[in-house]
Amino acid sequence: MNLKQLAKHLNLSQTTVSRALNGYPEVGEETRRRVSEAARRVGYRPNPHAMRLATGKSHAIGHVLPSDKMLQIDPHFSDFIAGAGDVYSANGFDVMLHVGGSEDEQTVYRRYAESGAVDGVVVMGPRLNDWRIDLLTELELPFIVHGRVGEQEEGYAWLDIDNRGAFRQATKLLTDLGHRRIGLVNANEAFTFATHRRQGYEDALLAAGLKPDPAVITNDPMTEENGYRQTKRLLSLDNRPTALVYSSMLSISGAIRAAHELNLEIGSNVSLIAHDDGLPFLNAEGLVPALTTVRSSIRAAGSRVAELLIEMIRNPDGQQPHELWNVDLIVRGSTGPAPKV
Amino acid sequence: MNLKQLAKHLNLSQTTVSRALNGYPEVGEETRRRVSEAARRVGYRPNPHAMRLATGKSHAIGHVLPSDKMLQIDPHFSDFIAGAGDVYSANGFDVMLHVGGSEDEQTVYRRYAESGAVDGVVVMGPRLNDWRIDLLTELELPFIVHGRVGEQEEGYAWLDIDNRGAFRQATKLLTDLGHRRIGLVNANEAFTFATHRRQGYEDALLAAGLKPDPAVITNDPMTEENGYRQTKRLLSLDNRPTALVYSSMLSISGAIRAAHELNLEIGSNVSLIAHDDGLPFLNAEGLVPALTTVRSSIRAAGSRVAELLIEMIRNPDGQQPHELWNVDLIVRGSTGPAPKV
DNA sequence: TTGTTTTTCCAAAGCGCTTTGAGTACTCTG
DNA sequence: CAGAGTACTCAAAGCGCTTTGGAAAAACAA
Repeated sequence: MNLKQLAKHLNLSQTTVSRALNGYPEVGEETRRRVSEAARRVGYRPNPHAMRLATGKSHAIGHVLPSDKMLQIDPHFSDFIAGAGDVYSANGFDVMLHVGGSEDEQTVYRRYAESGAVDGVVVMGPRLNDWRIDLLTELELPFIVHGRVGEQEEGYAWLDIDNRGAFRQATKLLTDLGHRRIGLVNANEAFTFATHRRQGYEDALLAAGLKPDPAVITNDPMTEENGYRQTKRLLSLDNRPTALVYSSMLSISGAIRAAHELNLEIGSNVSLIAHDDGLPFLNAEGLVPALTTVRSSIRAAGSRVAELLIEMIRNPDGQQPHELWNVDLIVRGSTGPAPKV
Repeated sequence: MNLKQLAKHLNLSQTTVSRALNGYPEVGEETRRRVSEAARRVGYRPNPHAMRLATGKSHAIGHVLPSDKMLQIDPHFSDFIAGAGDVYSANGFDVMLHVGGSEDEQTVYRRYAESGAVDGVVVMGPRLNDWRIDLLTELELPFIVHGRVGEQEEGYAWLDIDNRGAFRQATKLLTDLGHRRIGLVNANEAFTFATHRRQGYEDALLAAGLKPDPAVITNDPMTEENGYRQTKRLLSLDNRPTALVYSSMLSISGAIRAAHELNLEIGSNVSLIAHDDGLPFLNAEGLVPALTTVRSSIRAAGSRVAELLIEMIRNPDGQQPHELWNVDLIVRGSTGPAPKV
């Protein structure tokens, strides 16, 4: 059943029916009721392709992930999209997902912009000087970044968590507990968030009169195995750290394994603290001892990013949103006073 | 730049240009070259909405995940879609993702079918008697199931791994090693794969003259924490198992933690074996001891599912594909002879 | 009554592509 | 040279919706 048929059925013109359905003011109350009633009864659904062609709006949001970067954002991605997807569908937006393939990432964005395949995109896992910002700006495709691009904070919309503050807090907790040698198991610093985290970590060290030592800072993809390996290596150093900070629940889960193997008791022999994105399959509280974390739900971030982007699309002349979220420090059992030497 | 302009630019009709670009035979070789050359030069890109409206084909595949089920397939989903996405984009298909929201799942499928928003869908995480199969069949929307629906194997397209065979092999390895009491940490049996796994496990037990005991079979979401909890519980039983089989790397990673805490050496005091979907952030080989697993890449499955579905869409009169994949048993260090009593 | 608004509705022109149904020119037979 | 193919190319009709520019009908004012 299409518009034309519905219109004929109602003895009205397509125009009127279309307007009635889309809430335009120039149609009578009575007529509008008749129309929407009939539409519902016959199960009329406007053809989205026709709508898109006519309006130029696609009612879709693009997410493009290069498949090689997938490994990095992998488990985080599905949680982020779970949050965002909820909002999208509540607002009648579709999600257009693009991953890997032969076509390179830049071409995808160009295609999206030129063809109007999507009304906006969200940029995930921003790098230090991410080319996507310039490209999307040039293409005039609305976008929002989950995270930030290096130091630059103006000129694009973003939502980020306060990684620097979070890691400052986390590290300060450790220095306050008397730890003097603290390691950082971080992600690759090509990602902005990793840089911010290192900065926060160093802020706290300096504030405590400690000098950051690159020897106890690592930068690897956030996997269980890397967490294990690096922890084992760091804790076997001559001048070994008494406390370690982790960028991910995945790596700290490897760390726990390493500590066990080295017969170190977590919370007394060695203190561990991690950033927790709130992934549902890896619960910081369920570990033993329960993990001290800095926590911020990546799913909630996904929802909010979606809201902001939709708002930007609806109101293109609005302000570019910039939102910085606080991160909660949750002290549990994996951190304790520095061991006496 | 659109077709009309391009046609004028070339002094040809839209028809000819369209045909030249789409490889129809009734256009001269010379003309075709001229056209595609010009198209490339001016960066012509057909408007997808117009194409979709005209042809009725959307060149998009739908994936719909209810957000409550997300927790279950969560980390597996992103790997599956990484595999599938590669194939989609290599073939010019877009991915339409739908997660959660107010609109219920059934309505989404109806909308997809009636509006032609997608050319086909893939059904993930099938349940025992999954209503989606009937609905999609009725809607005549091409679909393929990743997994199977209970015992039913005909009447729909599917790709599945041989879960039953895999768990039979895994369990047989343990019985061959002399284990007499073997536990199973499984997923919820509402999912077909979990049922198949239990069946394979029981096959092997029975073949070894052992009686399955529900007391050592668990069914929970596959998280680290559940793996830890159940392992700890099972290994504290009076008549405790000497070997355990896990449905997921996530749960076995909790199991390792539990074994450490109980001071049981893996591979000698207790044997552990897991199914490994090949998730990139949790590597069975990197654990200590390296884990014995039955392994099948969920990412590869994603790719193949995508290929099959695209083939079904291109050739609607073809056979419904049914593909059952063997699973490799990889014996490493986490399994060993049953301890002497 | 006549003129002016306001309300309600409509015909028709797109949006950018595909596809049908011809038409033109050119080559090949006999 | 007429008649029959063959190879190319085209104009125009959709696909199903939105939106522009009026027009008819109704309500109001003078």
